[in-house]
Amino acid sequence: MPASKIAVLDPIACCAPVRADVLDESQAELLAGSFAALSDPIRLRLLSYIAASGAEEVCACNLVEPSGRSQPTVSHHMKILVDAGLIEREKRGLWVWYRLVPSRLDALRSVLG
Amino acid sequence: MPASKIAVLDPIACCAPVRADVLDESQAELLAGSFAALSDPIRLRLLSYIAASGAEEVCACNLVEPSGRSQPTVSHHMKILVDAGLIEREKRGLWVWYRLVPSRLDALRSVLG
DNA sequence: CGATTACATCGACGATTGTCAATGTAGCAG
DNA sequence: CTGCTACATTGACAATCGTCGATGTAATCG
Repeated sequence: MPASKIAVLDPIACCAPVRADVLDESQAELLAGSFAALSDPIRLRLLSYIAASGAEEVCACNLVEPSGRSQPTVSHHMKILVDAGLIEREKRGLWVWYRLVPSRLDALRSVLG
Repeated sequence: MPASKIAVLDPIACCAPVRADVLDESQAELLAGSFAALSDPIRLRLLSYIAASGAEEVCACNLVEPSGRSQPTVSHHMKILVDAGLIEREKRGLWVWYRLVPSRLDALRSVLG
């Protein structure tokens, strides 16, 4: 919108172009990836299940049945959460244990404030 | 995992099934939708642009150029943000103005805590 | 060793997503 | 009315996503 137009169309004027500190592309890409990990209801419920468990660790074998999805599907979703850094994975013996990463969740939360 | 197996495999035991208050499906669906709106870098930058503008409203005409996307694409993304309740839309004359909805952002933030 | 268990990876499928050019629509100017 | 402007909608496309059955892998048991 050219400046001449702004003057003409006042007082319902638009468009003094906004000066701002906007997220740069790489920051936005990173954050969007984190939020994408939270953008599936199954993943939210898996996270919630761990958070609400009271324990600091939850065994993968306890995540399949309440999620109502197949074992490969749950494994897939957990990998997405781990790759996003929201959850840590540790294998002990035959079992795999998952823990929240509170610092990562805090970081996301602070972005929304 | 049957209980008999747990006993056998101790002390690296797994699987006392976790008791928890987990997000129910409809809550998870709703939240996932909100996070999905934040899962695209362009949308994060659009939001950030409004937040960082200093003004409480930003004209749509100021969002196209800095986003580096076409006008229809920006319109599409803004609609997604509005539908998610993160942004409010108001048309005045030829122009459309967007405002953040802080209460909605607060709600999302509180979910991560 | 072979059998079993817990989980990951692969391959395929339909569904959703981001994108833009083309077109539609509503409001303003003359 | 006619033309112009700001934005929305449509239609098409490639790309990504969620899902599951089948299969692979690593660790334990006997």
